[in-house]
Formats: sequence, structure tokens, C-alpha cells
Amino acid sequence: MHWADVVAVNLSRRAGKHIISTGITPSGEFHIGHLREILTGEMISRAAIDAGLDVEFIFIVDDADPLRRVYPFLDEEYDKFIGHQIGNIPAPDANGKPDYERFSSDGFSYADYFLNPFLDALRAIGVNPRIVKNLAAYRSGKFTDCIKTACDNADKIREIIERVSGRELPTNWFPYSPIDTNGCLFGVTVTGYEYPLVHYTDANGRKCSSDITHGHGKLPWRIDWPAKWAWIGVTCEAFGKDHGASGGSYDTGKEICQLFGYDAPQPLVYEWISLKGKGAMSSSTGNTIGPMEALDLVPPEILRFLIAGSKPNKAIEFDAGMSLVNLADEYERSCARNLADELNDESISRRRKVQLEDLMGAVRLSSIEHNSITDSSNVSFRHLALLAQTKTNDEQVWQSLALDETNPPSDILIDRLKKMRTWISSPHFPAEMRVRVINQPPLELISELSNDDKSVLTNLTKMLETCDWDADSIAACIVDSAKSIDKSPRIAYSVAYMCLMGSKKGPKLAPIIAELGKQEVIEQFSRCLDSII
RNA sequence: GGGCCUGUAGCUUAGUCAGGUAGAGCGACGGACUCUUAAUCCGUCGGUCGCGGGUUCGAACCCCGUCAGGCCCGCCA
Repeated sequence: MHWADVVAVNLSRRAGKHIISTGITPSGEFHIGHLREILTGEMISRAAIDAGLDVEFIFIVDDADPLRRVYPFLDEEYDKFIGHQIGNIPAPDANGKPDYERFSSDGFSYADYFLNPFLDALRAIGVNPRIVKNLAAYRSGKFTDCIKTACDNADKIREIIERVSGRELPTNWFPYSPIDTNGCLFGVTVTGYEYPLVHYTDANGRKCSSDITHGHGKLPWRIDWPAKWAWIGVTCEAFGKDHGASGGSYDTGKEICQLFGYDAPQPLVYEWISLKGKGAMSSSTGNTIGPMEALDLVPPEILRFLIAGSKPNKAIEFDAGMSLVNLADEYERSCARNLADELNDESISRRRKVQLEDLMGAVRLSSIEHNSITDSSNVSFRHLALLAQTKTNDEQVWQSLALDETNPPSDILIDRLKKMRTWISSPHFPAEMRVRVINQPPLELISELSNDDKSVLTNLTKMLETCDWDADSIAACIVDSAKSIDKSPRIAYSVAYMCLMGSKKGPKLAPIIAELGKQEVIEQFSRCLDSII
């Protein structure tokens, strides 16, 4: 059974409505690591819906969190906003300076600046969660009951965190952080509590009070999280391994949640996505591929397939090079198979059956539209990469695929080709996929040629001299050059690839030769022949 | 220091909860096809399951130890 279906089965033991939750702090550029958070939750939602449950999928935006430091992409001016809630400070402009004008005119915040493009990417990928903004929830009083419970039970919460996480909290620790009169969360020390007021001193030592029912503050993360479970009614949440480690915030949250009179949601811990050969993804070091950048290169269903096809506890190494080709082609191959039929075959082993079920689940959860037919383009990535490189305009590509007005290319295929062209012109496109023609004899390869190979090459060169310069005629020449000495056309293709591209294999050759021009090809073949002798 | 996760074929991995002949996909190799030759089809090769002990009739799986990588024990999410 697919991992998302396993979670759905577990959820079905709990009656009533299910709320599957995800959450991210928009403190900087989003990257595809964040996509795993969202997609893991979304796929559980789909599986739960398929299992007949009443399900809502939500995305909590943690815009009540403070700006922690001036990130490299920010101007020094942001220094004064450190400790301020990111949903309550201006977004950076093109130069990284705070855009006060926009913030005061339409309230466009730092959090919105990073969140909005991510939401666009989510739509493109078929994810449409209900958005819950944390800051607004605090301000509208959604957290009030939980804040009161937390303040009333400060000692119990302290005990839970100290026992479960094994760390000692400072003596002045308090389970609620008010913002000071400037809106800063840092440097504030709570000195007393008399409902509904908390008394505190700010960074400058001034004594102030804050009414906890007004939402001018924030619960620390380890309390904020279970409080959200309680007021929203979250029944399942997928979260990263950082939260999932024992003694981590899920463990403490599970117990704190009980104080709010609520049972913790079903957890699912997922691993990080890293960039192949570059380690973990990090916004601050620039070691990221943003979801938007990824979507320019990778068809959304393939991105879904990446997540759906790996068990959540497996680390994913993403790279936009050869792995992407393999991933995309695996998706296409899987779509082309009739997995249901294969599964019905009584003779397959139990093991095989499990594998087929998992694959079928992964394909099912990869379609952009829930339970639509698969988003297959029916053309392999490899083949499309080749066509996109050898055909300058799209019409020629469609022609080559035998598509015309009566049988037009699908929207998916049109989108794929567009992305393929972007990918080809990007630095991510792998060198081994690039069609490149050489003009020097590849001496090392040629030295291995047999006598048959040499005769075929001689024949081919001669035949091409009198050949009509179109793909069909050239293809015939290639075949005949081998046939004329009773050899497989394979030999002819192989020597031609070696001489023209320096490899033993390659993309469909005749159209490429046709585009190269007769003189160029014959000269290169001749140079190769000369260097053999 | 304490805890958690991961380690299985060249690569990606299933199988570990419930011990019972190590299974796939890709790649590689071989073959077929007068041939969309980076396609398709058929076939073959490939594994001391990180390492060492233990329990057991039997261990990838359970137990102990050990090595490697990652993570948590922050007002971080």
C-alpha cells in the first residue's frame, strides 16, 4: 500500500472530520524542500478523501514569527526590525530595502513577499489548501483560550518541556511572549501574570503590561504548535525530522496539547530534500532551487512524482540534471503501463504486488487534478530533449511526433516542450544529453574499430557523397552501408555516432545529419578514415 | 554527553513493525527489429543486506556493540 494510503487507513479509525495541516514560516525564499512539507500533507489528504473520509487540507503561515536576523538578501536597514513579526513589517524592494510605501498602502508585508509566489507555485502543482495566517489568528483572538491555559499552567508546561526535551529552562521563562510597544518580541522579560495582564520589562528595562486577550504577542513555538492543533482541530500533520526527533517539539507538543483538552494529531515525519552534491538546502547560503525555478524546468506532475514516489523517511537528493531525466522517464513509463491489469495477474508474487501497488499509488497522487487520468505526455523526456535540440520551431517537433490539426499536441505536451527548452538553455541541462557534433576524429574510440566497422564507414562515406540530402535518404544510406556487406545496421549507426558525436550511441541520427550539411559530414568521416589508416 | 533517523546490486530503492529461498526499476552486457538506434521488444549478468558478536532449527529483519552520514536536545521551524 502506498505510504499516503497507510496514513489514511490509520486516520479512518478516528471518526468525524479530519484536518490535515502543514505549516511554514515565510522568513526567506521558499525552496523545494518546503514543497515536501506541503505535498506530503496534500497527498495524505487526497488519500484520505479516496478512503471516503471528510477531509480539509490547510496550510498555516507562521507570519507571527519574528525576523531573526538581517539575511544576506536584506539591507542593513532591516536591523531595526529584528524581533518584529514578519507579517507586520514591510517587504523588501528590489534592493533589499524595506518598501514602506507599499506596506502602508496595501499592507504588503515581509511574509507576503515570500509567501505569494509560493502560493502561485502551489496552484500550478495542483495544491489548493485553506490558508491560515497565524498573525491574523492571534489578533482575532483565536489563540486567547490557549494563551490563558498556557499562562495559568506555566509550571506544568515548564515541567513537560524540561522533562521531555531534557533541557533546562531559564528561571524567568514564561509560556507567552508579549510584543513590546514597538512590536518587538526580543529582549522582553515577563515579570508577572495577573489575568488578563502579563507584566514585563522591555529591552530598555521599561516596565509595561500587555493584555493577553488582544493577541499582542506570541506563544513560543513549542506551545504555539499544539495550541494551533487544539483550536483548529488538526487530526494529522506531516512535519520535518527536526520536529520529529525524540525530545523535539512534537514530543513536548503531544503532552502540552492535553492541557488544551485536545489529543495530538497523527504525526508523519519526513526527511529533508538536499541538492545533489551540495548538501542541505539553505536559503541563507543561496544553496536552493526555488519552487518557481523548479517549475520552470520540471513539469509539475514530475515534481509531485518525486515526492509521491519516495517514502517520507527517505532523504531525497534533488538534481536538475540526469536524475531528472530518469525520474521523468520513469513517470512516463509508469503511466504507459496498465498497472491495474498487472496487479490482477494471480501469478505475481506478494512482493511484486506490493511494489505495483506503491507505484500505482505514486502515479495516482502525481496527477495535478485529483484523480484525473494521469498527466502523461506519452513522449519520453529523452526523446523530447532530442527533438527540442534538433528542431528549431515547435511545429517541426509536432511533425516529428506525427501530430497535426486533426491530432493536435496535448496541453501537457506543449507545456513540456516549453519547459524542455528552458531547461536546455539552463546550466542544469546535463552535458551527456546535449547533442554536440565534433569536428576532430575521436582517436581513442576509433582505434577500437574492427575491419567490418572500417568497411562500413568507407561505404557510408561514399554513399553519402551521392545521397539526396534529406533524412529519409540519409537513413537509407546508413542502413545500406551495413547491409551491403551483410552486417546489421547497428554497426553503421555505431560508427557514425563515434565519428560525428564521439560516443557509441546517440539520438536519432538521420535528421541531425540532414541538418549538418553534406560537406561537413563527409569531411569529418574522411578525417576519421584517414586517422585509422 | 543523551536521544532519534538512515546505511541492501554500479545508481535509485522494496522488504525490517508481525524472523521463513534477498525483489524491483534504471544502467551495463547480449540479442531482435531494412529502424522514431538516447525508442521498442526479448534475454543475461550483477548482492559477505555498513561491520562484529548474540538469540534462534532459521536473522536484512529481534538483542548487544561498533563505524559512517544526517537530525534534535535554541526565543529556530
